[in-house]
Amino acid sequence: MPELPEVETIRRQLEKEIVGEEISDIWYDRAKMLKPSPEVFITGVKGRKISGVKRRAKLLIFELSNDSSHSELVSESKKTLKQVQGDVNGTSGYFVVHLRLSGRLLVREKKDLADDYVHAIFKFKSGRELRFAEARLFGYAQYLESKEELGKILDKYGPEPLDDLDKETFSQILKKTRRPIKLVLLDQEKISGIGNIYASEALWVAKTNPQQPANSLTAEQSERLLEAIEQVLREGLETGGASDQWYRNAYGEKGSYQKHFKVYGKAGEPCSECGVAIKRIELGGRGTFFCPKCQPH
DNA sequence: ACCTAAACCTGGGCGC
DNA sequence: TGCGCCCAGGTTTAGG
Repeated sequence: MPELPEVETIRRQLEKEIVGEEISDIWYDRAKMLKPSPEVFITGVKGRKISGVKRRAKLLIFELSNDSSHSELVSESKKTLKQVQGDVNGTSGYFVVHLRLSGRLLVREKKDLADDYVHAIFKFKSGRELRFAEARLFGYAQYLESKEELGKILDKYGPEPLDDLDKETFSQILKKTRRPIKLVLLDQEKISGIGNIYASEALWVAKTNPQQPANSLTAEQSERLLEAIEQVLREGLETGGASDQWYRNAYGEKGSYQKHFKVYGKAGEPCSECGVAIKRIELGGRGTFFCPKCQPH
């Protein structure tokens, strides 16, 4: 489900709602969802405050800080160690969350009704909680004790299409491979944050065939495609993301970008531009939708 | 470097 | 109702 616009929508809401909250307890019933292990995760996170919520690619990054009640719980030697490892701004540890295909992060009050598919709950001292729901159990939360450990994970990702990616960089990336353009858009090491929906939609806007070898795009095509990517991601953000099936924001609400789909999931339906039936093919094992007339090979 | 298939899992939709 | 099948927003790994 969640690609850049969906993850960023959740990030903005979490930043507003839970920065400053202190994690007093963690409940879970799926050990695999807390990495490297529930024990390490809980030891690292419990008693700390959330000092920031960031995003890189489709990953949410929760920054943790120590506070007095946590310090009382640990030994003097351990406290000193933590202080040495902490950043200048007091950050000491992180956890990242990947929602994969069906993950949800929901901000709730303890007394609120139960949500479906919840497998972990971060309980805050204030009485509020962050519920991690996952229908397919692919998503995870991972504790990272230092900036270096976090860096090892983040360094693998390619540039952010709405921040880091200028047309020269983009065209250089495309020139390096003759793989189908859609697979390059999906490759997180090349460009981060684009998934199956926005790749299909951007290619339709740019009138480019998903199978075209990346290194065969003209300068004009490459420029048009980057603009299309920025356009569909911004539109996704403005409409609160795409709730094709599982996606909900941090308040449990659907987004509405699915109402703007031009090709995704529309096999057999007429293209809004030319009326020709949208086609579905497989590329890299993923469903791929395009208009054979507007996006000729 | 590239490709494919399978794996990780559950659940919704559809045809019969 | 129920069963079998296909499909699903992501990523990793094994094997060719």
